[in-house]
Parts: sequence; C-alpha cells; structure tokens
Amino acid sequence: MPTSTAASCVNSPLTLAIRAAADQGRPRRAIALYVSSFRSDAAAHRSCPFALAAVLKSVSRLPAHALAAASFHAHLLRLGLLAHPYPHAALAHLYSRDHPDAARSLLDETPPAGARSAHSLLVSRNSLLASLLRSGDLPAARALFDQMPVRDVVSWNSMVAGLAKAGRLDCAIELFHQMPERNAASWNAVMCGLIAHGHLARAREWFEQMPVRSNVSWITMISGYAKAGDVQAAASLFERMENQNDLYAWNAMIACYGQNGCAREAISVFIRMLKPHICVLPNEKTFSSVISACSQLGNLRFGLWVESFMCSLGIELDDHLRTALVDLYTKSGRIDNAFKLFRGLRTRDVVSYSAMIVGCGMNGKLSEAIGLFKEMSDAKIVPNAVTFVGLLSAYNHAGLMEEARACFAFMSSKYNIRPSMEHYTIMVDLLGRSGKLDEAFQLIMKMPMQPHASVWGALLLACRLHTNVELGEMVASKCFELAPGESGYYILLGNIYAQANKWDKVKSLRKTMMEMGLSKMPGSSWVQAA
DNA sequence: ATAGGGTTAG
Repeated sequence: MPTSTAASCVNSPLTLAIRAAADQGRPRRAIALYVSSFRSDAAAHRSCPFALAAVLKSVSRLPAHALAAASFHAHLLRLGLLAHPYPHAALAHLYSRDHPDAARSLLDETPPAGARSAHSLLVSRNSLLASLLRSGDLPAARALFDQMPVRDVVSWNSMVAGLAKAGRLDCAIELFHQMPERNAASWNAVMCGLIAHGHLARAREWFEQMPVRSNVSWITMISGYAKAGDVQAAASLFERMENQNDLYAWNAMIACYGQNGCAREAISVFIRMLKPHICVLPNEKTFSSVISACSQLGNLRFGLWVESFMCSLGIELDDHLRTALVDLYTKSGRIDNAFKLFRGLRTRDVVSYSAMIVGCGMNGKLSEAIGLFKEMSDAKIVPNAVTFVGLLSAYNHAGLMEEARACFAFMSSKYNIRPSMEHYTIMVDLLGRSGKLDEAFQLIMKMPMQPHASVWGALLLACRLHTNVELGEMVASKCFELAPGESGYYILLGNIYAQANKWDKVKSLRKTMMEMGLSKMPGSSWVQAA
C-alpha cells in the first residue's frame, strides 16, 4: 500500500531535492531529477507519492504537456499510486488544463482512496473548476460549482475570480456577498476584475475597504496603475506598502517605471532593492525590466554591469531575458552577440523577432532584417507595429526609398497596422534625405495624429542637408513650438542659415537663444559648418 | 505536502 512506502521516502534525498526544485519554481530541474533516478538504483524512492506529486506539479507548469499527462497516468497506475490522494490530485490538475474531460473522468471513475481522499477530491475539483474558468467555459464551471458536495474558500474564490475576469462583475460581486467565508484573495478576485475592465477608481475604493490586505492586493493595485500609466499613483502605493521584502512588489514597481518611459526611476528602484536591509534578491523578471531600462537610456555600460551581476547570481537566461539582452546588445552594436542570443531562444515570437529586426535596422543590416522577416512569416508569426519600425529603419539606413514606401503601404494594406509616430518619423527622414522635401512635408500634413517635434525634426535635418532655408524656417518654428527649450532645433536652423551664408540671421537667432537661456550649445558649432 | 490571487522582453 502506498502508505508504507510513504513513511520511508518522505525525507529521502531524491524527494527533498525534487520538492525543493518544484517549490523554487524550477520545474525542469524537478523533472530532470526524477528522470535521472531511473539511471540509479532508487526504485523505492522514485515511487514516493510525494515526489511524484511534486513532479506532476512541475510538469503542469511546462507549456505543452498533453502527452505527459497520459504517460504519468500510466506510470502512476503501474506503481499502484493512482489512488494516493496527492498524486491523484496532482494528476487531475495536470489533466485539467488541456483535457478537462480526462480530469473529470479521473475524478468520477478512479476516485482517490484513503484517509485524505475527501479533501483530495475537493482539491481536484477545485483544479478542474479553475481550468474550466481559465478556458472561459463559465456555464460548465458554474454547473460543477453547483454540483460540488463540499466547497471551500478556494472554490468560491475561483468562481468569483472567473466571473470577474470574464466581465460579469455584478455576478461576481453578488457571489462574493454570498460567500460563507472570505479571505484576502476573495477581495482580490473582485478587485482584479474591476481593474481588468477599466474600473480603476472603483478598484481603488474596493482596495481601501478591504479588511485585510495581502501583498497580492497591493501588487494587483500597483500593476493596475502601471498599465493605466498612472506612475504617481503606483509609486505612492508602493511607498505605503510595509513589506519591503516582496520580490513581486519590487518587480511590479520596476516594470511600472520601465514601461512608462521612466527608465531612470526604474534603475533607482532597482538600486534601492539591492540595499543590504532589503532581503530580496532580484530574479530573471527583475533583470528583464532593468536591462530594458538600461537599453532605453542607452546606458550600455551599466547594462553590461547588470548583466555580469546577473551572471554572478547564477540567473538562468530565459526567453524574456534573452530578448531584453538582444535589445541591449544591438544598441551597443554587438550584433553578432545579439544573434547568438537570439538563436538560443527556446521559442521565437513576435517580440523577439521584432527586437532582432529592429536591431538589424539600427545597425544597417538590411538583408538580415529581410531574412528574419521572411523567417517569421514562414513560421506564421504575425508582425506588428514594432516589426515594421525595424524593417523601415533598415530600408532607411540603406537609403532604399521605393522599398520603404512599398513596405509602409504593405503594413496597413496587408496587416492592418496603423502607422505610428515612429513609422512616420522614419518615412519623413528617408524622404527628406532623398531630397523629396515636399513629399515629406505632405506626409506630415496627412498624419492622423498631432506630429511630435521629432517628426518635424527629421524634416529639419533634411532641410539642412539640402540647404532649404525657406522650408527650414517654417519647420523649425514648428519644432520650437512643440519642444520649447530644446536647443538642438535652434542649432539645426542656425546650421542652415550658416550654410546659406545668412550670417545676419545666424546672429539674430543666437540672440534669441541667449534671451531664452539656450546659449549653451552642445558640441556642434555652426561657424564650422559654414 | 495536492488547489486559487501577482511580477518579465521589442
């Protein structure tokens, strides 16, 4: 009987190692440990139900496990452990994600046995319920929930969370009020649904009313503000949070800054988190955000330090992290390194392809960019706006006007992607530098959004290149208007005047700059340019 | 000890 082996194997090195790996969120390691036990003489240990439960839990965390569930089912059957409550519940969980029917028949036809079986059955049903909710089958979930002879707070929470996420907020709240017992997760479930459906203010009220808040409550609220771009609100909640040692909270705050264009703040939060009185170590998620922030700032030196620090912590490179590093490396011109990282990805998706294509575009690798685009199309990965930023900038770099124009048109006609500010900027730059100043100007006028100073700036650069004083003055006035205090545009206009030998204009422009307090010019001198 | 709530890349 399973119980007799259980007593002897609970603390066996194999079981402990597998459980430790599973608890640390290293499912592949847990599975590898179990598999390797077949090469040694450890038959008694590898039939430990607790080890198997941990292995099954790990398998369920891996992406594709349809086949694994059936083979573990057979394995458990052969070991005579199928009826043991823990592996049984873990198997039901494994099945439940992709094969709810198989999970259901396991529960109905091969119920667990022994003292803990009633509770195990509840756990298994909760798994099944969660998977039905995940797959969006609300009626089936509701039916299961109603049929369950025993429900606990997890069952209720799952149901409330499922309804709330599906947008059935009123239903969710009604069910919430019917709960016989509530914990922080119950409140979180409703709050999470409110956030997901754009009711940030209501979510905040809900948050403030909670009798007990868990870390998850804080983090859910912080990331809600992060996604809505309210960095201030997120930051003030983060500062109010008492538990300084929750890695998720640090990660949420760093990501919040990084995703909202506050890369500098992201880095300073990261540095704060490394202070000795904060007892958390950054993980791969932290580093993904931090490396992205370094990349945004163009701070490659710090980025490379971060990378070496990360290696010293023994962090394994996952796909997100590799993609962030691809971005960092391409920005520092280490395109070969970037390619190596890219080729080492476990799975390539639109994000990693786009990072690599943008990197090629930036480094003038047109044929590589096109090759990657073909490759991703063949793999049926649908390009997005960022992918086209990369392609267009590759064409821009190579000065290929017609190809870029075709690409720009193709982007909307075939993929239905509305060109963004960035796409327009690249097109204006390319048109302008090819001498098609009028066409570039017309394109700006046709933009459906208010052009940024940088778009006009690209045209201003072209005016200098082609010494067009008349258009240059007009364009520069747009730049001054949209980015007051930005001395670079004054300098560009000054360069145009100098090239055209309009020294009186140079003089009066300089006077204006002095008056505006813009006299400090970085590096360039327009006298030299003349 | 098995179930539910949160954080990552262009």
